[in-house]
Amino acid sequence: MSTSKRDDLVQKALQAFYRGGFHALGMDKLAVETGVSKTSIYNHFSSKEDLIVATLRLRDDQFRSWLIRRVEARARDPRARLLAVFDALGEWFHEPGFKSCLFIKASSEYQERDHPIHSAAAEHKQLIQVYCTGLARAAGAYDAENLARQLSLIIEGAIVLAHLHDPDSVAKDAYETAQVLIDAALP
Amino acid sequence: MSTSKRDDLVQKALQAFYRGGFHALGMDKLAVETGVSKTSIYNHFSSKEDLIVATLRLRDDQFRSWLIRRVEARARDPRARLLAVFDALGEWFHEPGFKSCLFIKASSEYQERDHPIHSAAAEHKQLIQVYCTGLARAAGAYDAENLARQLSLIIEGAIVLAHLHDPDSVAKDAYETAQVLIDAALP
DNA sequence: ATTGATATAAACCGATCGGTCAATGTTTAG
DNA sequence: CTAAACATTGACCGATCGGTTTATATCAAT
Repeated sequence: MSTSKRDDLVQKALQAFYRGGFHALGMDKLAVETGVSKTSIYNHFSSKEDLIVATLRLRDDQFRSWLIRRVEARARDPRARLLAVFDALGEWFHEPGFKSCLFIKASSEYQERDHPIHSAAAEHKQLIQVYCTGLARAAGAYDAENLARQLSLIIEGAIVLAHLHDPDSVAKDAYETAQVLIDAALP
Repeated sequence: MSTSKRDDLVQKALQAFYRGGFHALGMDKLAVETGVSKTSIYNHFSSKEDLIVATLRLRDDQFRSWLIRRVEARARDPRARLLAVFDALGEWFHEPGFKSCLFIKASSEYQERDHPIHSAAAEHKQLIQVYCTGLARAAGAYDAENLARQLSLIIEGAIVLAHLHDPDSVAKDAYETAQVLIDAALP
């Protein structure tokens, strides 16, 4: 398969950028870490920026699929599924090598709103919010969009603080905070 | 004054790093942007890392002083002061050139927990939380530390999302979310 | 007037930056 | 078997990286 080579590269670039940072990881090191020659990388992507955007698209897909799978496996009841989002977050924080969120890091390093990398990060966060809106609506929230925006605040805050403080304790705080908000937003 | 020169440099470096990012802004450009020659910079600081840590310490001081001033100016009632934190956040998001938080960006670019820059960021966020704990205690919260941790989640989430989406709308969401949490945590 | 501290510009260091190029395999399809 | 298509290595490009060095100003205190 010919597309698979490209996908392998993006997958490995994803891990490398997540570990090493975007500006901090040069293309030479990236070629070594991915096992793909620099020439081949530039055969697939016209620039480092292009490659980064591709890794963000892959990560968006992977992360949201994973989140949906975990939430659906953990709970059937709609209200419980809203809470299960925060159980899943806790699982994520627990993973070895957890170092915040690739999109938060991307938007930190590429700060201009009109930059393609910044936009890709914004789109991902928007899609996470849309998913929460669906869960909130299924749970019968008075205002599903509003609850989803509130939970988004908790999610992003939890990611940032889990990277700085104790992930377990932050996950617990996020779960309990979500509980308060969900209780207040459902009949 | 001799220390003032150094402080001027750190102040200007702060703005330059905030606009340009840490890895993305080299020392040559920094010398131009601060108006201080590279030789003088390295006379005051032994490395770029040292300078960055100094800018974070200055920013910690500046930001917390500003926050406390704004909160105290906006409200006298303890409960109202907890909410005023989020009014202040809204003011901050509104400032021209707002681009997320220097500490979140620093921890994104220097991810290792034992890195001095990462630690400085963690300390700042801890101090913000300590300030909220004091406000929560004054407001008579059942569990002041717990409420402060909850509000910290909202604060960090709001900063991240204000950088990605519409700052005004995010500030409003954060305020309203805080309201729900404060109501649930006070007698 | 002289000294010592501090500032400066500018050249310089080896390493690395993002990106290209030419030459040489290695696959794969006709 | 052959030829086009793709991957690879490794040298190469000018620019910039963090940091140093040298030599020249500036200035306050003796």
